[in-house]
Amino acid sequence: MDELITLNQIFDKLNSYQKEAVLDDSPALLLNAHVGSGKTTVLIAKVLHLYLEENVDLEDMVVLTFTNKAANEIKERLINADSEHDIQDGDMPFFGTFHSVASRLLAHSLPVEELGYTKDFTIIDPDELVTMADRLIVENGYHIQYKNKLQYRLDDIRRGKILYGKMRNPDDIEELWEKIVIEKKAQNKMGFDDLIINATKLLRESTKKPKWIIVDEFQDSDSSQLEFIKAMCSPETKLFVVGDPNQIIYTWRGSDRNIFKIFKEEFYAKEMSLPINYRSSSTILDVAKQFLEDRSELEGVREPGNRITVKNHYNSFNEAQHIADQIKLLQSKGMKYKDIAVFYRIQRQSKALEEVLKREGIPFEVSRMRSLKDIPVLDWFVSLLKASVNRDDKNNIIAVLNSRQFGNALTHAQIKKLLNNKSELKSMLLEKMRGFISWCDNKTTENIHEMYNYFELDDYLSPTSSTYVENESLIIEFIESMKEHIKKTDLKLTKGIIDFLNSSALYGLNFLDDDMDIEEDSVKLMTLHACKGLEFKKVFIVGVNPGLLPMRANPKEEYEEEKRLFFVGITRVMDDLEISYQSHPDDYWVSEGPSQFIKMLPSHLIEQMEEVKNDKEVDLQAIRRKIIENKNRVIENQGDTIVTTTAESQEDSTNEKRVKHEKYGEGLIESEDDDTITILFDGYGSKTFTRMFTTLEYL
DNA sequence: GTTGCAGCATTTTTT
DNA sequence: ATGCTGCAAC
Repeated sequence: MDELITLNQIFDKLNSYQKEAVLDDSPALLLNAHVGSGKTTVLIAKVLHLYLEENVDLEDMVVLTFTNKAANEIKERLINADSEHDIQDGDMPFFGTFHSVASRLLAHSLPVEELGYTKDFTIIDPDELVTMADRLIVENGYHIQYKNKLQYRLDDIRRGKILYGKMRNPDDIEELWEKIVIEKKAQNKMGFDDLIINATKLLRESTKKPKWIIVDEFQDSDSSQLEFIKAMCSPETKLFVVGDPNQIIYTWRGSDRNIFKIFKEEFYAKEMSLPINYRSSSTILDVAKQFLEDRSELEGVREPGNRITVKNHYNSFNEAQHIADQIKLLQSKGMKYKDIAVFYRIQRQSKALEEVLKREGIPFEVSRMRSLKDIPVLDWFVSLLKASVNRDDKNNIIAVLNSRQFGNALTHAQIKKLLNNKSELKSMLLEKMRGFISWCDNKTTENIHEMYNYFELDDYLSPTSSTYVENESLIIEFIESMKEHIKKTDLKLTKGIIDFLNSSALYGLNFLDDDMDIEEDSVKLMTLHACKGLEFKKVFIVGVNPGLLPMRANPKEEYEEEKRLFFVGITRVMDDLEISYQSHPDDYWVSEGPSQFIKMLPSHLIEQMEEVKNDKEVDLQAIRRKIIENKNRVIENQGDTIVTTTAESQEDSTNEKRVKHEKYGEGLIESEDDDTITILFDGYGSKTFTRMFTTLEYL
């Protein structure tokens, strides 16, 4: 049996806990997968075991994840693991995120008509929902408070919270929400949550049930996702649910902290665990355990390894500079950039790191979310397409015509007249949108790119503008990936476009990544939330200051989540961890000095505890202010050439080329500009510093 | 409508 | 520290 070899190979590598989980046949199994315990491997082995040994069709399995990344990894590993059997992407129709599986069921098999939709429904993303809300507020004259937080407030109201923050008086948010619900249905649109909720309603009545439901990262589930799972179950359906309660870090966006308990009770689930961590040195695990509620279960198999390092820096720039120096050192010793990561609590903290790493010539990649809003031309073009394939899509018609940059810059009132045919004004764009579906009828996927001329896009992208070339190529690229998608799905043109638009709402802008030149070997910068599921040899966790990490957390619940977040960060580390805090944090609400978390680190596991000599340190904040003042002055007196000088470079350095650095000793200035200075140190080599944050003595 | 003042939040993010 | 919001006063 040739095809079984791969399964056997995988199976042989499993430990006894993992094997037991793969072979278990209980109606419902809750697998407590501790960090680094080979959770995904078990999940893959489970699917292969069911498919190859138990003869369960892949189409009878539903495999649910929370992110597209996780879903893709699972599918890819299955495709690769069983080359003999030739598993194809198309063989796994119900492997995907909760939302994509729900969306697929709604678009293809469930009777959405019963809920007042058609199969051509489109997905409304949160940005568009806010735009819709804004319009409804104006049209109905609603009084809405905290309007800039509308998105959060709409999320809140969906979960039944009406007042925001310390708001004293209620406003019209409830009426607004009711109008939104009606409007969404009128426009044949579903929000992300509607996908799950509507699918759940219809699945309860459906007779087609899967044989197995497998859920990854179950700890991130909320109650509506649990209902979705429940609705898919027949009495014969078996459940295999994997997750780690120690990695619950998303309760603030609705995941249920007691989901494991609820699951166990509702499904009478058997509980098993994967306790053995293969990833981290035992020192790292011992450190991590300090932040665990139940420390007993996590077992390591690795040697003690190096102790961890704790460092104090003056501020975020000094911290970044130090990390850059360390990275260079590690790299010179043979470590790859991609084995190194820097974690922080909030997005904003990446700034100092980005600036310094860029200056030091270290390749890095920041993981940051992107949305269509960041690429105005695609934002507009997607609106144009959405409005063209959905006749009821008032939102996007307005967005297209209203746009100053690309559309006709029409006011809402003008658009209203136009839509009611009460206007002498004519909009070519509107005509084109209205005629698009019939235009598609005579076209095939092959000539989809003709839509560029159909819409006469050149007129709207203003060929004289500086961004024309870029915008044009973005649209052509977009149309190209749309073409690929439609070819793959084998749908009719209009249907295919709808399917593509819906999947890009769910998949984000992934298709653009292919064309981005991302440096393979680069240092990764990310928030602690984004690091879940990854691993690195060397990790820096920065800004471990009171108020920042842990973040000011009032209820005990939130403090516990901060602990779990720190735990997640530490457990990404394979070998070396360096934690640092600042004496002069960037934000006023962050306190100086080490946070509670640093005090929780067992001292025998810490390599060194370096204190910064604050008395001798220059007040860098003051220098920074001075530089900004100077810069402003330069802008004010643009006629004059004023050379901005910093406290460090006040000496006339044109003649004096030798300097002395506190740490590196004496050296010769190689080059310098407004922001940086490069010095060749005697016996140390050349180093580049940020002027602002370097104290140099001119000799 | 505009202005001034007191009170407040400040974060993480996938689909 | 800073900017935003709601609210009262004009």
